[in-house]
Amino acid sequence: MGRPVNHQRRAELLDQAVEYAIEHGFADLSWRPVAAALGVSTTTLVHHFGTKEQMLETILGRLRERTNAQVGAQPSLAAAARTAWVRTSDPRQWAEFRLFFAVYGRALQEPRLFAEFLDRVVTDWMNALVDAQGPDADPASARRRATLVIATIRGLLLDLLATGDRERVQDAAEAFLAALPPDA
Amino acid sequence: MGRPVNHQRRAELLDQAVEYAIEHGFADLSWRPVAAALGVSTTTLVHHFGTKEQMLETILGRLRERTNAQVGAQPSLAAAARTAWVRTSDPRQWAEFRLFFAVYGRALQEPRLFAEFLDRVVTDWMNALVDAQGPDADPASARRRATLVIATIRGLLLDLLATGDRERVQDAAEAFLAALPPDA
DNA sequence: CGGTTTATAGAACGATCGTGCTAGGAACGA
DNA sequence: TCGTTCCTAGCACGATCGTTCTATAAACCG
Repeated sequence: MGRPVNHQRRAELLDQAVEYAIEHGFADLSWRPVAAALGVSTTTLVHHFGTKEQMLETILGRLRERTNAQVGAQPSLAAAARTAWVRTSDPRQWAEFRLFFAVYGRALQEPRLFAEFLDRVVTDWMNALVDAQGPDADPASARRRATLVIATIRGLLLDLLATGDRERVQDAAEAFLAALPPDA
Repeated sequence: MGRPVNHQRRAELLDQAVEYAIEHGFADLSWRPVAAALGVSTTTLVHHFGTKEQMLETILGRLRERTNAQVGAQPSLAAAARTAWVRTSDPRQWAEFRLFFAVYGRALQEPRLFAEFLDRVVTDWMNALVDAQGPDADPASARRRATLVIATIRGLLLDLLATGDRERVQDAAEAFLAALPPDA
């Protein structure tokens, strides 16, 4: 059993596992391929993470930390939207977006793990983006605005990542961003 | 080999397979569970569909027909958006939406089949929704509007289906629909 | 030094996967 | 009636999956 674990070694393996997930997605995230990519045996992974579901949960937690760090640093709702879109101009950063959207696909069939993750992440977004709209904004309408902006950007990004066709969404995305109140 | 097939029998099995996919998603869509649910043997499915990937492709084709029939019947862009949202008030219809969004998740890791499907479906949407905006509209801006409305609705629906929390998106969705030009 | 704890690895078990091989009936034209 | 074509089924193969059992080094502490 994988009871006693050194947390430092575990953190090392976790970082490498997250990188593997970003590159390969959740589809082939089984013990053996991950272990081979990390240069360890499956037993080592089991020892440090326990169950495959626990490893998934741990990876998702790490992913949430990353996302929160990026969203929380945005000074305004419009800035957050622009940042997300601009980041897609570098195809090397697509992998991380891709992994994130893969969670949405999984949440449709494994709610207890992936939908729970989304629940937390979207709540985090909401809080950060409502705060970014300033303390004088009406909370209800601020939430409504944030929800709509998130949904629109998410829809555009999803189309872009799923089809790989940037041309299709570029005009619409720029029109949407240009129409956003710059400081809201 | 599954070469010669009676197309009527094949169509029967296909309809049942599509229903199974709507209920269970693509995750457990392997020969044996489908065959068991349909009351036939795996050999029968192989005989009629050839390869598992070919069965998936056939199911996706059927799904595209369904979607086109619904979108193509919409008189306007705003009506299409409203129809999609209203349909989510009945949780029994969530399964079909769910299956559709599962395609987006799969497209991130299996482009040759699922992304190709999305490419066609979104193009179909675009044509139908640009037509629905009337012949006097500027084609470029009509495309831009359709892309944005599709993206926003898709983002809202995805949030709703992935988290199951209708309350979170309801206000934003209704605000968005109310702000849409009614006849555009 | 000896003993306990931790990290790592190899092997194997049962389950499920896609697929191929073999073969039994049913329908139907010659 | 015989032969061909089509539908259906059972079985087995190799591969991969998550997990468990067993064993070997290394580190740490008395």
